[in-house]
Amino acid sequence: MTLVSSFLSDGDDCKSFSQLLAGAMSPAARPPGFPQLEDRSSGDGDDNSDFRFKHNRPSPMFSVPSPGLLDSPGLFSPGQLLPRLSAHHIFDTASAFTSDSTAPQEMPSGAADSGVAIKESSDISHSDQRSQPSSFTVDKPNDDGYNWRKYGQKQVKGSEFPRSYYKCTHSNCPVKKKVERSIDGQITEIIYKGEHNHERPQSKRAKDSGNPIGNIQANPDLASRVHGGHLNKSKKGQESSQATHDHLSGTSDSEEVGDAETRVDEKDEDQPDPKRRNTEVRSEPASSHRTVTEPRIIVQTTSEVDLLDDGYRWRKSYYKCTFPACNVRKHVERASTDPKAVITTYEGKHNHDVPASKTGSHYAANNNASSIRAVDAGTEKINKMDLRNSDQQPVARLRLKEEQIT
DNA sequence: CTCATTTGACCTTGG
DNA sequence: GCCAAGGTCAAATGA
Repeated sequence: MTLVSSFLSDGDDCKSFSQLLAGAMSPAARPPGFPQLEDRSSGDGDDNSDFRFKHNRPSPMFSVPSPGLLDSPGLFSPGQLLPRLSAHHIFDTASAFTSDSTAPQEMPSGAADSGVAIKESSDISHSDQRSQPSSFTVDKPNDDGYNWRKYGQKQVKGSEFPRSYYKCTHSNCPVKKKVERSIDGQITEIIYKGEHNHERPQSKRAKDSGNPIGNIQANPDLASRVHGGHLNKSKKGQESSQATHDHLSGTSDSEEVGDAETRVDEKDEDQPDPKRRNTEVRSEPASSHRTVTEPRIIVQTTSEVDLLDDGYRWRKSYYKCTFPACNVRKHVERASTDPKAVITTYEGKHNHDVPASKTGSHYAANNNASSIRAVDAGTEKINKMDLRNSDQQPVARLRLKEEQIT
């Protein structure tokens, strides 16, 4: 919440995505191979401009990491509300790639280490056109710091845009990426796959040392917030877009993100492309229905640790008390600094008794915000409890540490 | 001439 | 095994 508010109140309507990312993702936090955002000036042949978006809105938008990020085995025992993505992780980056015309919207090629895909908002690009001439129509992947060679292009069923295939030109580097562009040249999706077995080309500018993913990850709430509240302006795919937003938006409450994420993923599972290979995960039914206003990052990796170890902490999910009229919510997130650390945040106060069926279980402890206890049951230990109750929004925080992860 | 891109054919994968 | 779709190859093309 604070994070969101800080962003929103920061008046950073002109803050570039790169900047945001840079700020959010420190080199140390970035997993090995995570490329940094760079200034387009040193484009490596990829679409430098494609990611250069500018947003007038004060809200940087990105949407976030799917629950999969935190979905490590045994990590979140409570409920298992989130669909497992196992090796695939989705980062719904909404318009995070929005932001500033001076900064290039760069690919988290770093994510490429494990595979990442990003979808960007065309409307964002449109808004950028004012300050950014049509340079983004170049049919190259965005500049993510690595050098790519295009080896194929194909019209993918279900997508209104052609998909281009690129390989990292570095010798023996197995990394590939797929890029989908709208007819006007705007990237609608980028999927990284594989891990670079080399350093990013030195020639690439290190201007922005941040990583999109890192930034995105660092601001999930913000991302979702914007995503849900301000991105419905694409020219096409409005219907599906709406569908997605219906899930993502809900309220202006940034905390909805967790829920949104979950539902997005569920949606994804509910409406998979029958022909799609299971090597990818998307947050939407089909590209043809998807609105380009929803940039996203799709991570394909064999190691969840890589994603988790990005220096940031991620909220796995958002839970809401199902009792009628009860507004209590809780959020479960994981501290990146310690993969075993889990932070559960309770919000609100139950206006009812513990359901009989739950009495006696660990849920019973959640009778109200002030009696949080063993929420996630299991082996975690309460490390710190910080109860804050204000008139407007009672908040209770419970920090759980040393959760057993197996 | 060199190198990157284009593009149709071929291969792989999964239902 | 067949078919459809995604992915890759490689000759053609262009800068």
